[in-house]
Amino acid sequence: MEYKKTLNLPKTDFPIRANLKGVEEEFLSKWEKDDVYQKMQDKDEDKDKKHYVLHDGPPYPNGDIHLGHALNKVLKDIVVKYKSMAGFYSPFVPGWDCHGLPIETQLLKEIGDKRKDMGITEFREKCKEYALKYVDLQRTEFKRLGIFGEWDKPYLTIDHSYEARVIELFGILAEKGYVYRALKPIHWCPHCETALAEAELEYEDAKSPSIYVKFKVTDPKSIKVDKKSPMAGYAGPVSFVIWTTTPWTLPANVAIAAHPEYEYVFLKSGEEIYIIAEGLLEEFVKRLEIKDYKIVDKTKGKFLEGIVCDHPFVDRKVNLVLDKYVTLEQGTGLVHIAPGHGEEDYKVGLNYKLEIVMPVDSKGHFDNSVPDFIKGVYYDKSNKLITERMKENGTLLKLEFMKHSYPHCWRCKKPVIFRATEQWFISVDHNKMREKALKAVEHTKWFPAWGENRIRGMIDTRPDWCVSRQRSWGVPIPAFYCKKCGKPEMTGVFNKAICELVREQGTNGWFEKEAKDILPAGTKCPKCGGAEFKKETDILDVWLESGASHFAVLEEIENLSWPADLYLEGSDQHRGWFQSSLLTAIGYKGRAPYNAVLTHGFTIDEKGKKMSKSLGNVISPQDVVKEYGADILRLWVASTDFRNDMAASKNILKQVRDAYLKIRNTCRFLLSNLNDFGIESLRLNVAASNPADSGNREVHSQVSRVPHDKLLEIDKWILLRLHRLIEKLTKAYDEFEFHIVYHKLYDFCVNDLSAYYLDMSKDRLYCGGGDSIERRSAQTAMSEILMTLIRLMAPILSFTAEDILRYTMTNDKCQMSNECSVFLLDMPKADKKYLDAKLEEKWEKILSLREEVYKEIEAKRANKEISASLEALVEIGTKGREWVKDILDLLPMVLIVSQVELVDGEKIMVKHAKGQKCERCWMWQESVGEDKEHSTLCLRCVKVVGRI
RNA sequence: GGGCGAUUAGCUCAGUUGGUUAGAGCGUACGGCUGAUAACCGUAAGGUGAGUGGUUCGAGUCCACUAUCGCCCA
Repeated sequence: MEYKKTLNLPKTDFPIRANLKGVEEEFLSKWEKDDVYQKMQDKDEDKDKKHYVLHDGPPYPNGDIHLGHALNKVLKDIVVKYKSMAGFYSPFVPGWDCHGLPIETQLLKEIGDKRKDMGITEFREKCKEYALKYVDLQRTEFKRLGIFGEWDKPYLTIDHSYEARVIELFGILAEKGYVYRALKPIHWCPHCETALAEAELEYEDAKSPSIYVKFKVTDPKSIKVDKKSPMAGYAGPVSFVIWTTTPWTLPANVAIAAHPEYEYVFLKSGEEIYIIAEGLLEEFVKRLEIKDYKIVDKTKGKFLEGIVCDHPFVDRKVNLVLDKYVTLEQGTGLVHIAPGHGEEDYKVGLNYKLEIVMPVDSKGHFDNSVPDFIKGVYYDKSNKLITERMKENGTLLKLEFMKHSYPHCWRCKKPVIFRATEQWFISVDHNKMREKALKAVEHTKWFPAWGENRIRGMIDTRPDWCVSRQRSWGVPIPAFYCKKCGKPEMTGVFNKAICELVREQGTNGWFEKEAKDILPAGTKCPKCGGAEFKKETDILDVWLESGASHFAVLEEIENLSWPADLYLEGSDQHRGWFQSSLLTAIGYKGRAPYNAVLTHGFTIDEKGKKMSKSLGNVISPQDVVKEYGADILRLWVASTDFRNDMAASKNILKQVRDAYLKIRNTCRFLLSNLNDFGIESLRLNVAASNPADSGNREVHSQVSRVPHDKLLEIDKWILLRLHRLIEKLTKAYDEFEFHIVYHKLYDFCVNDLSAYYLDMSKDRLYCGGGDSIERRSAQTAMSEILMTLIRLMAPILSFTAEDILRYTMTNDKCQMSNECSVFLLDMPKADKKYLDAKLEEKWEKILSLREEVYKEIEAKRANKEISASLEALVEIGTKGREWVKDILDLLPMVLIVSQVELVDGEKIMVKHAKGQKCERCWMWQESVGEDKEHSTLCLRCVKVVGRI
């Protein structure tokens, strides 16, 4: 019992169980108080640091952050911290996308009917309040995760300066000719006379007429058929038959669409021939009660293209077009196309450059462009008139009524219509924007690589960008209409006037002021000289706003730069922000606003299902922080390969927590064995890897550190492993493979350290004597390992790394030194002189020998011949492994056994060790008892004790 | 329905340009230690590589199709 006091057992105050919640809160306020983020940025300022700008994609401030937000910002934080510690100037300015429908609809949910009594300015003020409230909340939540950034001066898309830049950019794009106006169908409530967003529609059952209508082929001979076909040369009446539930859209019909791959039949009934899809033949004859018919021929849809028909009641020729979106769900497989009244119709119209006929006014009444019998009639009333007219002229084949789901206005609850209105567009083909964008995509580095393919495909086929919205909460489309000639003006003096106004008063100024109060006195229309103007009332698509962030933020904020080095968002942003940013930047400067783009997957549960409230599988970051701490959440982010979707569940988090504890405990063990090693010795490890400021060399002689060439071989070996780790992690960090960082770091702790090195080193650490070379050598290696590990883990396990660093220092030191934060240290660099390949190979053999020996030891344990490995004597047959003769001295330590003997043959045998158990070191030795004074000790321990 | 992507042990991940019996850790089972102790060490079990077909002397790796899941679009 006495002898235990002569040991150097591990000692530390660093708790074995993490109280992460408390520790994290402590460091959050310390980081804030010491402004560690800023110090990290300012570090080594004099040394021409390279910049690395990660530009933050702004989330909507409309609720608590969810796991996806947390994941995204943690990934960014890992990048920023790593780059900073690796010597880059890497500022992070977080942003929020404060305008837009998500804010508006969330707010409308809260205030409900009160909206009706509000003016636009009051409503906009409420939106702003709402957005700012959640900016605050989300900021608090992000900061709680330990994310570094300029939280006091984030960019908000509602900042006056930001809004002004958006307007300026729109002006530039208009100046360059990208902006134009055209008709496009949108959801429209004729009762409220307003446009509606998808989120403002309520789907309810409604009764509609269901009609089959003939479109007579003008010239049946134009139908391409085989010469032998009965249809060849046929001159009788031939008609395409369409089906619709909205007869009132027929006046706007300009085409019929067929699917290029479907089979269409020529159905002869009486003297008439009808063309319909083969797949719907049965349904068709049943509905129309056609008993007697014959299929005279059939053909693929693609051979029907271009056939001209007569409109059933308008004097208009109608073309047959092809469209893959035609289905065989119901109807005839032939779809009547009115580009002014449907999204799909509109797209087909774009392909075939069809005219957008739009005879319905904002109140839902037909204008004068339609046949007399429906002029001025309300659209819903026209259904009857139209069907009656078609019945009269024989084009109506069938009229029924049916119930189906139909969109209704969420405010007045009345049915809505699709109606083409004037919208603003950015042309993606003007000035070769698309081509340039595709080139830019090629010159951008995409992580993962398939991102390039994905976005290219999207840009390749995307239509022009509709940038107008009929909403209130956003940046106005900065255009004035001349009251005389009606032409819109948006460049030059017009744009400048709005920019100045908005920079000063924000976009509210626009909504509050008249055109004449915004424009300089005497402004004239450049086209007709008119002097009176009225303002555009539409606002800009929010994607244009956030897509302008490179222009409004990167170019504007002094410490940032254009283009960004990296954009990092979820893979949904290939269609969203990556693309909107790219297009505005191409229009503005002709190149991408980023050098590289990294995407991550989405959060899913253990079974691979997406997280949703209804499935009950949602993991909230707030709960994870509360239960485990932010570092566990951060470690989860790093542990999962983010190129795929990322699974999170209670079990997975528990596993991450266990891994965390293993890393933590390994560091704790290192700490606890360094309690008498001295701070200076520890600090030298950091200095040593930064030759430029290695500083105070004379400290060397005063401390316990052992020079590298005097280290024990096993210590050289573990440092070799450590530097291999540095090599691997540096590569992994540089390639954004954080899951590799996690696995390798963890692996190093579990295998190299815990299972091998630390276990093997216990004897010399505890029993070897306080100042012995064996012990100091181990401590030298262990101190370098510890100081290296905390720097390697800091970008991920930020709080824990900082906590460990604190335990390596006394309070005095921590207050004095500006190195008291791990984020002010440099990332370790792999030192080639440590990487001795021969040593590496040798120890690989040693460790596999160890494995063989342990199998034998386990066998003896099963037989109850031995219990602790120190009770073992290992006989190693040298046949086939002559090399062990050279390392006999090392083997007891490596195997953690008391005795090793080399024998002939190839077998490994384990026997009970000879002699007696030393009371001090617990090894079995024949020398125990030889010393009279210390009769229960082995001679090694006698020597050590004698020195004390 | 279309585009892009994913699928290796219960879980998180490795597997070089196709080349022996597919690796690691966790978890599990069993055992050891009690001087890292709400810790530490060891041994073991566990995989028809999502499925089917093809190319090849040889496929987890290349190709096609199918299934499931995710993102985007309709």
